[in-house]
Amino acid sequence: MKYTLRQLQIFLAVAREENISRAAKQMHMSQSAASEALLNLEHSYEVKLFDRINNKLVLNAVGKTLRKEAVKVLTQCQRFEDVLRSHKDIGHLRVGASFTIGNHLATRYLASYLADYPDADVQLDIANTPEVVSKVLNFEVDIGMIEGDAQHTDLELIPWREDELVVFCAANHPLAKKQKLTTRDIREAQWILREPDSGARQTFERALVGLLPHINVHLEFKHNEAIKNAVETGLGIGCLSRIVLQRNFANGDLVPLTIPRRDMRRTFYFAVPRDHSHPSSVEAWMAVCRAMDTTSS
Amino acid sequence: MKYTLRQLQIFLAVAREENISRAAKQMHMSQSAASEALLNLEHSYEVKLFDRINNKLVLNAVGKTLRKEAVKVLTQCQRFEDVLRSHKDIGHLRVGASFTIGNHLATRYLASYLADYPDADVQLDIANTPEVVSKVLNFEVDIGMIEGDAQHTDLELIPWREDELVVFCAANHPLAKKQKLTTRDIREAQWILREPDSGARQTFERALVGLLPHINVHLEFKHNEAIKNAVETGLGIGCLSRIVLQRNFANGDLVPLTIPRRDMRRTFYFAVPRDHSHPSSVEAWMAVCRAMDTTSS
DNA sequence: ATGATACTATCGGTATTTCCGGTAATGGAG
DNA sequence: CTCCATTACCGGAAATACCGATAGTATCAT
Repeated sequence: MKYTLRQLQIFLAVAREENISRAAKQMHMSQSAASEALLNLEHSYEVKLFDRINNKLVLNAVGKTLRKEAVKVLTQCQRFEDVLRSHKDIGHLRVGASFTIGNHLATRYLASYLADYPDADVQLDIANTPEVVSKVLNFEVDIGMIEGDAQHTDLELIPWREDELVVFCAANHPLAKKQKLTTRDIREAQWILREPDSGARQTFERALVGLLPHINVHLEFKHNEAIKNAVETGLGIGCLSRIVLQRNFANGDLVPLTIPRRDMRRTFYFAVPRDHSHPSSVEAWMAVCRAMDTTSS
Repeated sequence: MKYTLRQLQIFLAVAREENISRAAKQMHMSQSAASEALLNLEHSYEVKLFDRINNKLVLNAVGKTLRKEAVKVLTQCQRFEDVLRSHKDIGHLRVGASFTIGNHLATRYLASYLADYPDADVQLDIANTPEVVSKVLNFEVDIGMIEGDAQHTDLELIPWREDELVVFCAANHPLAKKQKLTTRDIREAQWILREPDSGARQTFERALVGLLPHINVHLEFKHNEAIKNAVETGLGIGCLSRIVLQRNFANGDLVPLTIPRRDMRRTFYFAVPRDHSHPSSVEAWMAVCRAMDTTSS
């Protein structure tokens, strides 16, 4: 046994990204360390796993078969750790969630889950969607909760509930009185949106396909709260998930706007590593989420 | 992933031996290092794997379930390494063999195997039976070839060929003229035997059960050649496998003696880790061994 | 062409981990 | 009680992982 679990993790990350630098970032280490680890693995068995072609690392035949085995190894290792952990802190769980879901939904699920497992040690890790995805793939969290499609070979997406984006403006905004927005309104508006990596932004762009080149993106923020505040002060109009805006619509400080014939619906997903039998705490978490969504609707 | 493959190996070794010092020897490390590694594993998950009772470490409930998972992990790791290695040196194989088998049989198998795989890198590791067993269990060799029964939970024994011990003396020894040895002969003889750990010695003792307390063990050696030389110079009579003595009987410098109603037969076994799919080279090796034994008989 | 950028591999130095020898504490066995 | 075997602990040494800087190279836009 001439290799390390960490080497395997690095190998898989590099295989996924086809890029050592990105893989190193995911693994929270320097590029040089990742490079050395990978080269050590290759050298100690005197075998090449990647074809280095044009500054890109693409798995060769050996690497492809090795990748499958490595996934099996790490999956088994994860099981081992689950068993180990399950004997100490029952209900232990690390949840990764996107900003929207994490701040507005996950907190409620968390309360319900903790009611079932009072001694559980649950960590809620809120980041943007790509970060959550990479944390799931690197076994840094047990389950991710994301919107939008994050297609990845090693990722299994489990649909979980529907959501809808809403375009909105401040109560005293000129558009607030209109029932429906026209194409012209959309083009002339000053848009305040989430950053391009976010799920909300991607859904928005999908819904407004065709109009995109004419959209005037006035401001971009990473956090929903910043967008709401900017819109509220009249800097422009925004587009966010309804669950973020519900309270503001009730208060009347923000006003929903409708856009005809544009589908703003999207699906929330659980994200778990593929071919990986989830620890029981993950199953319990998903059950709690589904239970709350059905009872509250 | 807060643990190391090495920690798992150490954990399994300790679980097998119920003794850190012996486990440490098997792993070729100091007792203190093994102790620390085990404690690290326990502390980092805040869980006890063993009940320390009377200087003995016996697996507790948690440890027992963990042990199964750890075996699965290391088995999978072994598969990974097999795949890795199989792409470099085809036919690569590490064979562990007891002294008798290694020196007199394995060399011939080796020649035949190398004829099939000219580029193969085969390592033949000759040691006494317990050492071979521990090397198999610690994945230091891919397959062991041993005589006698080495019962071990994690060891799978595959019967492979029959053998027979023969009592013998020098051509000019007083007993050389007798057809059969009487009980009295056996008691009065000066025996020159292998060390108690050896398979030959254990078969000998099993065959002579009842007479054992009266056996006069004059000399003990670790190697068959030393015994043959000692017997040849008239120091006493010996008992070794027929395969070791064939040439000497043909030359006439040593003479076989028969003991009525004592069963000196035994079985040779392949020894591999249980629940472990063997690499193809192991299958090939066993096939070669069986082929030679059937054609030569 | 020519920089500018992005990427990998390598090197020297540092930090961390692993391991070892020595040793104290403990519990039989004689 | 003394001897022996065993585990756990400690300080230092050896090995290893990691980092920052940098050289070398390909890509891309100008």
